[in-house]
Amino acid sequence: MIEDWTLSNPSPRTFMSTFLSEEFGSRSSSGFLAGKENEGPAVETEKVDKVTKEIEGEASNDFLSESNWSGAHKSNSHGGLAERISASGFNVPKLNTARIGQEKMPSSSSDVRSPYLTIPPGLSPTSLLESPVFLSNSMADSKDATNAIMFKHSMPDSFMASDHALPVDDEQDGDRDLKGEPSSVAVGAPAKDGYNWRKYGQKQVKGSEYPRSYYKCTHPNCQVKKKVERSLEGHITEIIYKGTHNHPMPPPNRRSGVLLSHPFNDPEIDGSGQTGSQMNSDNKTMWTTRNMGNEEQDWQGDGLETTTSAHVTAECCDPSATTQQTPDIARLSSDAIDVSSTMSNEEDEDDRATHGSVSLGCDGEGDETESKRIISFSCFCRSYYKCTHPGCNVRKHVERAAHDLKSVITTYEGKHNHDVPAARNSNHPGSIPSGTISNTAAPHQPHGLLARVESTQGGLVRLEGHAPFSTFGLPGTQQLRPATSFSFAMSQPGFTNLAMTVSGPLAPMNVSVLPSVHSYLGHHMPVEGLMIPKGELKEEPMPESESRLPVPNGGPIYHQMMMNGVPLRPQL
DNA sequence: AGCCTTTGACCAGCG
DNA sequence: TCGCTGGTCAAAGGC
Ligand SMILES: [Zn+2]
Repeated sequence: MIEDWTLSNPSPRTFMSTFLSEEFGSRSSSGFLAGKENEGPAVETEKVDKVTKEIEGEASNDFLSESNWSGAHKSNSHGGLAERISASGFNVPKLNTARIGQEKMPSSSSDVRSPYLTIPPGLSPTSLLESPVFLSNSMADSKDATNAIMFKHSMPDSFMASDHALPVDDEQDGDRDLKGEPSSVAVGAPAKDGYNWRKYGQKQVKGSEYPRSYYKCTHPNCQVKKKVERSLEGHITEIIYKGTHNHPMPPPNRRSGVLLSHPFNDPEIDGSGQTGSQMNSDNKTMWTTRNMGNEEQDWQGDGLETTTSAHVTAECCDPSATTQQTPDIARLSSDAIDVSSTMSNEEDEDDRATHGSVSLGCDGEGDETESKRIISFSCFCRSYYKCTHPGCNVRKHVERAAHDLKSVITTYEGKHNHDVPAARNSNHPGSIPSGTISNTAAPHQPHGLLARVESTQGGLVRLEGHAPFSTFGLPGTQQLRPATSFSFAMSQPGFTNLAMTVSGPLAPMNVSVLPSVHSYLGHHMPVEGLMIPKGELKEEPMPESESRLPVPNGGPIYHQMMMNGVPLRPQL
């Protein structure tokens, strides 16, 4: 949907890379959690079977720390995690991610599910494309596991790579990523979350479909551990972090395979880096799951690097409840918290402060039903746009990706009931079919859209009126990037396909998308075959089965992430 | 040589 | 005490 609001200058790279770039590991708190009530569009992901986050011990984690979460309140989600946490005394949060794609979501669930698909700010496109899993709000409520929808895609790293990308860590994953063999990657490869991990054990846990791998941080004197469950396909179904790193994220040295720039690179993003997890002063161990990446694939190409996205859904439970909860329950609980991004340790304080908004779905009561909620995390202001076409109620909002200032997440709500207006920009004459989102580098103006940008934070840009995204460039942001545009198509049930277009020096990519909707509907069939030649936009046919996506509020929502240096800030 | 993964064995907690 | 389960150890092997 180029529609009126085609955005300009989305740099392809940023697009994907940034999305996920804010890793949990290194950066904390950008996570987003979608709550039942989350008004904002919820992102749905597929592929992540489940993610569990357990935090045991004190709540002193950065992850939960005010700085990290503070942003959340302001952001999109109401009843942010922070609030809930504070309210419930979130000392020992336990988060579980719902499984994605394995089970159908109860359509009948009484919970109010957001029809929207939300992409966590912290998530980079990569995650989405690569095999990231998106959790849908809908998921949040269902107790059955598997609320989450997975979004699986495979793309060249370049696709996801970000401009500012730090050294790519391809050492471990990179190679295989380059080769484009996700499956191989998945198995046994520790996720790159910016930290170095050594696998010290693997065991098939009862009640778990997949073997659980045990990792320890290789840093001397660091006791952080994590447990990762991966599907055969290499998708991470569950990640549990224990402890907090007592050291900064290691430099991205190839050997370590750490990718600083993109914590998400690895499916197993370490939350540790995340400000979120911290060592408890009392030495209590704390398990924290930061992100779920689905795919462990890292993509590289053209010197671009991408990482898999990680999507985290967590279930927050009362600390006490947490410990008491049975494993099964934890897993099954569909309410999840999505922690999409975390700031890298290296990040400046500002970022942290601004990022993170987290809403916990759980009330901390320990009650399954109560505790589960998906939280949407949004730390930045949003710009809201409305289609100016008479009678058309389609809206969209754009917000910066928490992990990367350069990245923008655009969410579409509703479907245009009219043809695409003549492109104002000659650059893309009719090149973009309706139903697709174009993020081409060519400067587009949001035709017919009224843009309103507000920032809740000092120093943020506040704008109103028609304005192309390009106008929002942040200082220091790389708006002028290699002319790459990214096109991504996501088919939504009942909606036109969502497409992202990437143009530029990117290699053709094959994207398979499993909208969370699928899982929502009980369809887990991935949509594949999205080949996006460089700069070529394709629209993927929407599976018929998906056409039934319940859209309570009316229109479907398209979520688009763009990596274009838009300095948007979170807005409520 | 160093680091990591694999994998069977061992240990601890719990009912 | 026994059995089950989850977590960890450590030897072996690979890169
Ligand atoms: Zn560590």
